[in-house]
Amino acid sequence: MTPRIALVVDDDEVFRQRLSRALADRGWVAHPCQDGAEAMRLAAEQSPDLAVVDLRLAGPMTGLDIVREMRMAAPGACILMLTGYGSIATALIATKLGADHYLNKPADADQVVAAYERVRMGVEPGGGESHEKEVPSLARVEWEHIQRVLADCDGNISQAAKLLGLHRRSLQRKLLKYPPRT
Amino acid sequence: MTPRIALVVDDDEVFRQRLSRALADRGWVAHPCQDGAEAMRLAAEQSPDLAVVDLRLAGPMTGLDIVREMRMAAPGACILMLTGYGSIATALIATKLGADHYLNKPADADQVVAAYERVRMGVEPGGGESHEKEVPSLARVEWEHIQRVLADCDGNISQAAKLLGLHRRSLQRKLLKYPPRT
DNA sequence: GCAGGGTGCGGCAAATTGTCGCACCTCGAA
DNA sequence: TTCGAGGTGCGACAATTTGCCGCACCCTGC
Repeated sequence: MTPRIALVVDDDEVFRQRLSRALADRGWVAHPCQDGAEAMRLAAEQSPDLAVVDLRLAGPMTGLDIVREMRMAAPGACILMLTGYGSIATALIATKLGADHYLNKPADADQVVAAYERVRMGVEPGGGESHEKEVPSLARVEWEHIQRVLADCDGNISQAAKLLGLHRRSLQRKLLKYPPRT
Repeated sequence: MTPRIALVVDDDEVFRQRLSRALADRGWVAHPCQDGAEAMRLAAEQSPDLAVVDLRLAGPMTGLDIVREMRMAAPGACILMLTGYGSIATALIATKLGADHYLNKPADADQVVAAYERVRMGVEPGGGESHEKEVPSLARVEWEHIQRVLADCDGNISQAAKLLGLHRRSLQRKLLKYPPRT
């Protein structure tokens, strides 16, 4: 079959390239896009099957803007929204604007592809998981939040500590301690 | 004006009564419902303006089932989905089935009313506010998670502490300390 | 009446934080 | 090239916060 086409819209150079390459490794034709304009142009040209859009983008268009227009430009595409912090409000808005699904930022290609497959299959993600039995431990929740914020600050520990409301030294120590942990 | 009518669907007796009373205090006519059947019956009879539905319900119908049918039975109602743990996947499914908004379980009447107002005002997709600047502090994330788990354990401190992975005494102390905080 | 669970709380040693300070590094502006 | 403004590790120490008993109740069901 002809390879499927994907658009990766993210202003983070590293992430964009990494995800694009990972998709390529999985047989996709991946087009990295840096901003809204480029994304819309490619969307019109390529008729992609999938579009991965970061919510927070530098430039005139936000991820939500792109989702909205992408829905027009490439009606058949599966649009995946992507951002940090499990912001439910954002996810809701995104889907109302036409995104098919939503992923948290530290998302790898497998998750993206999995989400794509699910959307294509028309499977409501986790339909049966109504019995949420697992309760993440406090430590786990803390760790994940730290990771998100840290990623959001591009690894800037000082800034992250400030945002998290704890001392830089403490953040350093937490980072030294947890990494090996599960 | 005539009071607005609300349906509170939750199998947790305590929560259901509490929220119903709180809504009543705010001038609503609140009907507590224990299960799907009762909810659907009341929905047909009362034409509620608002329905607050817990996702996890005992009985044959899940919250998602109720949302779906409620949308039919009371097309004009504002449907708020409600559950513990900010499960984005669940929230997305709920909105696809017709829920207007989603709230995390330890939700008080003010939040419910606020959500109702917002939905009625059509505040949602209003493009502009892409903000996403706020980063919840570590303490806040911790606190919210504790509240969710605790609610999930029906206030059982010992059990909650075990699930959270910390000592019962520590949980007690945290609870004694934070409450006043916002 | 008693065993089993749960809840407060006192106390203490052990672990974690909050703070300072200091020695680099790196990157723009001067 | 030199400076100065941030950033990053890390050592040291006091201030807090945990982890961990123990004990005194309370309910609840057998």
